[in-house]
Amino acid sequence: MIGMRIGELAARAGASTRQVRFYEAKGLITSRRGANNYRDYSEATLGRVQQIRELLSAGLSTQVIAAILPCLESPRDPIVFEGVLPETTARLERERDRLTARIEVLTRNRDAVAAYLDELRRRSEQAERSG
Amino acid sequence: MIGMRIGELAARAGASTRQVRFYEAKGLITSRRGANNYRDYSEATLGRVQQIRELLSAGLSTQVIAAILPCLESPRDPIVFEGVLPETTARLERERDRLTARIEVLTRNRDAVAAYLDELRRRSEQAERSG
DNA sequence: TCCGACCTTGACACGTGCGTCAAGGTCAAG
DNA sequence: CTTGACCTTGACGCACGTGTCAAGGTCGGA
Repeated sequence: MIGMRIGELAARAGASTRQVRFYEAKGLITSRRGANNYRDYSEATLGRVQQIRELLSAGLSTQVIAAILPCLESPRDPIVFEGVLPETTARLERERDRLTARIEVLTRNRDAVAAYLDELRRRSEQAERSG
Repeated sequence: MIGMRIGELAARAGASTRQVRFYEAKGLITSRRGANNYRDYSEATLGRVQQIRELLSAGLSTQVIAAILPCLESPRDPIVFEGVLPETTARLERERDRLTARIEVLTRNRDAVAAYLDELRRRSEQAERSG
């Protein structure tokens, strides 16, 4: 029933203990405490930390992550479908739409950068042929 | 030949003058100065500010934006294709790939949120039919 | 001429996602 | 029993993107 301590969790997730404590303080993960007062994390928490780090590096805030984390599969506890409040659903729909808008902006600009690089390559190849 | 001052630029771009000065301090936009020492912005700067704000709200940093901004079309000065340094090209390729990775992460998680919401809706409709 | 609206730079403050160090508790190995 | 590796909380600091306020210069209109 005992899981892992914060050092092992952080190491396996490729994070620092500071980051793990920060995620816990923000309510993104939870821990049990033994008689030690040491934090005890379940195995599923490892996947959550990895997912949190992925989303953070994708530019999302911990608040947004906290909103959407409960409905992301990953290796974790079964997803809850019962007793979901209408406001929770509304919040999720807003976040979904905000994610879609963000994806659209990033895709459009990524494509512009890619097109620029393609044009650069085309010109350098043409210069090589004619020069 | 005179363009607009910072107040007009900010208002038309839906930004604060503080933000505009910050973008200029970061080298994302430039201005000429009159005898006033007042900033004088070209019309094209408006489009750039709008693009900067779009990219910032999509989660990119000003450093990344500074890297990719020169090759985004938008209403602005003609794109430069000549004399591009190899290190600039390499940097752009890295940023393009990082954007692609970010898009992939966001899309995967957006889809998971959408699937969860779809499942919620399916269950509520089923409950309505059977109840 | 004076007021009000605009501009200037500079500085302080905040929230976020951390790094880092301090001061102390726990625990197994020697 | 001591050492050292781990844990605890707390605090200070930093970079970023902004808000906000201060103290002053510039200007056009009453």
